[in-house]
Amino acid sequence: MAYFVIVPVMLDIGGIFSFNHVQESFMGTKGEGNRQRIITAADDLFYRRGYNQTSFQDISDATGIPRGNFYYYFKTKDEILHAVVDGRLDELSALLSKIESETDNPRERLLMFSNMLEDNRDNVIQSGCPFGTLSSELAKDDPQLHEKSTQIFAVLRHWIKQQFVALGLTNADDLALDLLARLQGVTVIACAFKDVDYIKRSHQQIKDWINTNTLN
Amino acid sequence: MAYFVIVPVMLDIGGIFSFNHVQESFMGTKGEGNRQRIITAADDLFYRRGYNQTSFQDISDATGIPRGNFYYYFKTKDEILHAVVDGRLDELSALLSKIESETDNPRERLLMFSNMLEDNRDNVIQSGCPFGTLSSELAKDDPQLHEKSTQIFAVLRHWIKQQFVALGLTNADDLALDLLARLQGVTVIACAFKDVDYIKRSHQQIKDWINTNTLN
DNA sequence: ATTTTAGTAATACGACCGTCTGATAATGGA
DNA sequence: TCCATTATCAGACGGTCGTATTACTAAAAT
Repeated sequence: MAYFVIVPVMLDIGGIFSFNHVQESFMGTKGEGNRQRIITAADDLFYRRGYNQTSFQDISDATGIPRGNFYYYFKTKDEILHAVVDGRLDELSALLSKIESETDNPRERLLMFSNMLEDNRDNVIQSGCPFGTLSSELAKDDPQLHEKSTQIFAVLRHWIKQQFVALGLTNADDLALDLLARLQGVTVIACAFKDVDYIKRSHQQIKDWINTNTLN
Repeated sequence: MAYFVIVPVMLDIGGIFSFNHVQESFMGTKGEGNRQRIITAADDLFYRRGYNQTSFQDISDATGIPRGNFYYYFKTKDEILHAVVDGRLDELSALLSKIESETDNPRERLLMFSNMLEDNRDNVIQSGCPFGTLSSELAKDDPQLHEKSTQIFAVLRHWIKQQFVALGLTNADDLALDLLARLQGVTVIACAFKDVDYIKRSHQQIKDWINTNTLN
């Protein structure tokens, strides 16, 4: 029942993933700087206002780059989204690599990962989870865009699963989905009620859940 | 830290809520029929495509009512959203009343309520939760619209809490939020991965959770 | 020195947006 | 019958959308 086909290739050895398929014609050139500025601004706006509610004009205003120039860097708005998602994938990979470098203990890794929730709680209250809200929004748009946004969840799912696998758990994939679902549920409810305290309480519950599922 | 102020008045006695504040000038008239058709079509489109991605033209196409007529029934698009949310609140109240009429046992009530997840699983896979996705979308728009959408969660929260209260649980409100969060988390992940089986599995987990929290 | 390319700036394009208007048709009580 | 109310209709309004094209500058390559 696998719906999406494109799954990012993951190099678990060394924990280094790479999704930043920068067009080589832009490598190291001056234009690459502007391209990156567009991506950075779009990333922020897509998160805070949503993909569909962000116009080229908004990005233009945020960067100072004339709206007409965007076509030079990206043929369509879709392409900007792809670049933004690739950027988020890179950031995520860097974060996961950092976690992996700090401890070999899967339980501690999962706990560190779960801290993402509380570290970003102010943003979560305002705009929800950057991965979850994007996925939910794009589910109602073009299936291709939704598929792209789901790559982020696919990476997280795989990484979390690997931690459970390392602990010898047979239902590692189910547990990975459960952890993701818990995090998503908390963000949706906390954002809906603008309730910071609920994040704190739930984060503790999630840490407890991780501990009970990893201590054997 | 309560952020939103407007809380719907709930008449728990008899389990009958009422949010359908129909403008009396429309009561029983012919125009009320068209008004309702607009709301019904908008409700469906807001769910499947999102609020911002639904245009007056879309609603016009779906109903056959000329776009220009909408101003007669609703001054702004916001008003349509309000009417749609009120409609959903009425439907929800009817559902909860039905559950209340079928059993006095809070545990059974909560279990019946949780069936909503599986009953709508096909829609959930495609478009997510109609309450959750609306809330997440509008969190990035006007705060007033978001507040309106949150009324639905507020009703659910209150009703679920009452079931736990009836069981003598002191942390009833926390449990209510937890149940809502679980449901939301499942829908987000299931929709992201287009995974029907995950809904089935998670629904069973949720029912188990309800049982362990209500059997004393 | 000349040609090619990378990048900038400004703007035109058609389509569509939510909103609003003015005119008309139907309705029903006086 | 008259008239006010209720309802319907087509279309214009200014604005913004994503997209596309043009003309231009500057640097690099030949």
